[in-house]
Amino acid sequence: MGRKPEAESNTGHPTPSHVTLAVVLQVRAGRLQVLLWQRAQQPFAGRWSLPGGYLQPNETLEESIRRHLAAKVDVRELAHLEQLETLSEPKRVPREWQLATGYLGLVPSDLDPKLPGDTAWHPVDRLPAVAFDHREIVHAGRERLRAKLSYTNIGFALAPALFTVSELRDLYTAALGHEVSATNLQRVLVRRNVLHATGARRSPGPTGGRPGALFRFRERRLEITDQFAVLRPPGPARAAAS
Amino acid sequence: MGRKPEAESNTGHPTPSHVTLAVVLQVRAGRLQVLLWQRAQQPFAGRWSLPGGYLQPNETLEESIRRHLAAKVDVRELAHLEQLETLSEPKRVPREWQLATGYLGLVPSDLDPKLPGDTAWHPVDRLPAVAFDHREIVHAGRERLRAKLSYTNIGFALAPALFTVSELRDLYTAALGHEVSATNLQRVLVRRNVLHATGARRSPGPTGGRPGALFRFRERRLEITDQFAVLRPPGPARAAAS
DNA sequence: GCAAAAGTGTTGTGTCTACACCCATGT
DNA sequence: ACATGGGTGTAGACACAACACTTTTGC
Repeated sequence: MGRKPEAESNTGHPTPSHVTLAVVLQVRAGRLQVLLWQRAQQPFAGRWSLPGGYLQPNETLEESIRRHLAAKVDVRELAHLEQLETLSEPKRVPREWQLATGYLGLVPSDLDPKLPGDTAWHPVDRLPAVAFDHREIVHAGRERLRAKLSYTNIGFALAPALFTVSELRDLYTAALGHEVSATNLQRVLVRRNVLHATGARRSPGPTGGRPGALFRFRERRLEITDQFAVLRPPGPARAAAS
Repeated sequence: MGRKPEAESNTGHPTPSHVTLAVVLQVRAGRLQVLLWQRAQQPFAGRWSLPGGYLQPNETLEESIRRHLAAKVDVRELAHLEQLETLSEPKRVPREWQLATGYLGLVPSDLDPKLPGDTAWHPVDRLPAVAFDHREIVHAGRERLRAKLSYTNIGFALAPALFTVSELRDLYTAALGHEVSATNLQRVLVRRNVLHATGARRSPGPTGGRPGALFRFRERRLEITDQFAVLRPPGPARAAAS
């Protein structure tokens, strides 16, 4: 046992190493899946872990996780990236004082990034044996996504540019983990001016059926669409919208 | 110019120093105020900054901020503490590679912690000249509080153990920055089973008026009280509550 | 009685769920 | 024609805001 002494910064304080880790989520085959990387080395050799790595000088945490992810997934395929919690339990990694900042990344369902041989997608509700505290980070990422599906337009990051309402419904169903009504999903998102009909239609499958209207997200950056559920500011002062 | 070389951890990676900073908020004199500390030394000598300091080996980030705060405010006076974002802009601090993890701390309005001479409360909407990127951290803390007032019981951390509805209304008004109706605040919080009437009453002031009923928060730990505003699970499956 | 503060009753509005019904396409 | 999936109409439940009105106190 006995850890080596920690490093000291130029201020004279011992400093932890710092890694960034990404919970990259995508709906594939109707299930919400996370990108995992199989460790070759000790500790936890053979276990699956989140992609990421050490922070370098002169980069931000977000630049760091984008750099590390570029080795696994083309960064341009990430439609959204946001910070989760920073974990600091001193014993979270054996033999090293290491902090980890989690990120949530989302990949639209129409992309299929080429992956290195040691990485693979796994359903978030059927995780394999996972290294360190990565299970809890995955859980935090999924909960963040679920919450934001309710009050933001974050669905844009799970969906292709163009989609029918029932395709979108399937994405929401997979991410939320419960049935979603296409009827009501459409009405909620159109009322909030999140979805926009393009006029185009998708031709039906070989089994027939009415062709679905193709929608797109009005904005493909995160917006809060349901700011104050309650305790909102009084009066007709609210008229200031557009 | 020319920074000294960064420290190296036992893994061979250069490592940043890491500080924790707290946005400690309390409603005082009807305004939401934040605890700030006046810097004696360069850089930013004379400017106000958030309390906090370096992370030490063998402590978590939360333990670290509690330790640093104990020098300013008795830690037992903090009714709630939660993590905000971790900032990593390489130039956020001159001459040092330093990450900072923000925390939001809340102090009930009936406490008046003794403060050292170099710290003072300042209204969050009238901040003095502030050091580093601390203004944005204060802003993030206030926004977190505002949002959680709408869908959690976080008001418990701003309020005394016992209070009347109009006292609570004043706290919400100060924190949200807009008028709040006591009538509707009571109904919302009672409907959600957040508030509980104790039966006791507060005697009126010298100017008369009907004595107000004393309430308490049913739970003094954070609870989400309005989980899914929309897109909630279907059907009478929702009956599972208590 | 009167002012002041607390509390209740009630109405209207907007948002959401659920479900019945209608529409457009392929075979 | 009929099966298949998409889309609309509508009714009911609920939560909330607004405001009038009543209750309880001090003076």
